[in-house]
Amino acid sequence: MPTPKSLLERAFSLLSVFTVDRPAVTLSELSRHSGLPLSTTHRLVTSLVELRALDRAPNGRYRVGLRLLELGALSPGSLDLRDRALPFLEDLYEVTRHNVQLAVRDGTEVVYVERISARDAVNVVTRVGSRMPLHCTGVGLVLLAAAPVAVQDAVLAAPLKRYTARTIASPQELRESLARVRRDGYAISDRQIELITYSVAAPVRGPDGDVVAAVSVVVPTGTRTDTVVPAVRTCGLAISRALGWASGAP
Amino acid sequence: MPTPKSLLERAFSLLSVFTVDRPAVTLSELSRHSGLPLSTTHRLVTSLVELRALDRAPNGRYRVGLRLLELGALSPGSLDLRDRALPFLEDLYEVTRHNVQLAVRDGTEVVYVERISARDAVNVVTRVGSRMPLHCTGVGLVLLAAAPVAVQDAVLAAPLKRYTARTIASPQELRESLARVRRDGYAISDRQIELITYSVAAPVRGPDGDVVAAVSVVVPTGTRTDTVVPAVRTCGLAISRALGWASGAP
DNA sequence: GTCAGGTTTCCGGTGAGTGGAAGACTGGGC
DNA sequence: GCCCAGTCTTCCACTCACCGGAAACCTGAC
Repeated sequence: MPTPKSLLERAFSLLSVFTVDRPAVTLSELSRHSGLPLSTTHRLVTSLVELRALDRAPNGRYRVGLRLLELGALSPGSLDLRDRALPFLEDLYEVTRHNVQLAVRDGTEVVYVERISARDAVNVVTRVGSRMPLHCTGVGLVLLAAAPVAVQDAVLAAPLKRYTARTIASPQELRESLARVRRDGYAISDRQIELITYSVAAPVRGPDGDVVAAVSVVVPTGTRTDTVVPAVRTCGLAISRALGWASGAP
Repeated sequence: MPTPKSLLERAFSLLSVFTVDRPAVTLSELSRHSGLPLSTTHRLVTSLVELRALDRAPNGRYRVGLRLLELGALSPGSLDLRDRALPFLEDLYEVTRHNVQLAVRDGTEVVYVERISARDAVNVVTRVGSRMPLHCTGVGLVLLAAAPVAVQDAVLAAPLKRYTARTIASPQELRESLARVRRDGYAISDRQIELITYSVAAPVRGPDGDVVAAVSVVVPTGTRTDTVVPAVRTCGLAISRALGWASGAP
């Protein structure tokens, strides 16, 4: 935490202390992880609790408040997209029986907005609200391929985080992948995150034809693609149609 | 908006402008609805955008940022509860084919944390993140019956909002309902929100036996209760068990 | 009892936040 | 094309809300 100056920055650096692995913390932990003085932390936390942005558990620890769930539910993708897409995601899940996910782009990252996970899912990497880089996930490739040039350049210029030996590592490789995605209308991210899975993703378009989200399924390595690809693409088209996209339009 | 003084209050009064019916607003609208001077609004909004708490759509309007979805996903109920409960909620949906919901209590309100809605659902009142009073919903009655006395007193002392002619309106009536819920181990909210539906709710318990959430199904008026009640109660027990509750314990 | 850790309260100095005003953009009407 | 109403952005000097060190206050463990 590089010493935030404005009050809002401080408040958010407090909120950022909470993660999936650390969902409840004490006041002192908040102070330590955020780098803010204890008394400052105390004052801020008290206000945040008043605003219901934080919540004090009976054991004295602080948790993220339900107010933030409420607000988060209004974020783009959560509102319209989520509700309309869910039935189709369920259909896709019925067919494939593997982890189905819906994601949108936020800057140079993917954010998952909905997920249906098989009980014995092959991966548990993603959750609703979690983020991943654009270059190494199926949804990421689809979203990046449709993103403004400025975003693509930013991703191509930054170092590409490597997860496995198969993760796309060079800008050149990424450029080729994006071209392929644009040509084919879908993306396959083959063992880029874990060696035991690959994912297939397809775009979701809004009324004006822009790519607003991406659907994907994560399946175990070895699964035949010829069954998965059409299912995912169909799902993407179905959601697009539910959002008001008319395929005939230019 | 009663003129907030602290910066955080101001920031949250801006965020509060966003609702389900008003998910994207312009700067001036934010200023007007929050009661803050335009220049102040502008400065705050700019910081919030930098922090990704807000997002500027291409058309210039502001929306809630994905950062808040990310944070909201860490709120109690979203993290553990949600994931563990979903399979059972789906089972309940399979059986009943009507709107299934999972909710927790926040102060004197119910907050819905998960929902599975039938495509041709009888109601569309609730959404993930939305709030309702405790006295008139099935989940609310279950949660209130298990709440600390202070909370019960607060609800009993406040005016009870009325939705239909059947909504519980007097403290006496509410007290009796709560006693019944405690005795029976489930709640029925009969036509209290809409005259065409009633809901059946059951408690979900954490490892230490505390009621941490409630499950419910909303069914059309006229549906036989003898099939719905056992299904909902079973679902509540199943989720409780998945959370580590051992029924044998006191 | 003592001690270590965490939590709450206090208060004077000060710079981050304030908001009125003026200027820069829209886009819609004629 | 021109104008105008509404919206957005920038500027800047005042001032009050925020800052954080310090000290008191709670725990519970040993």
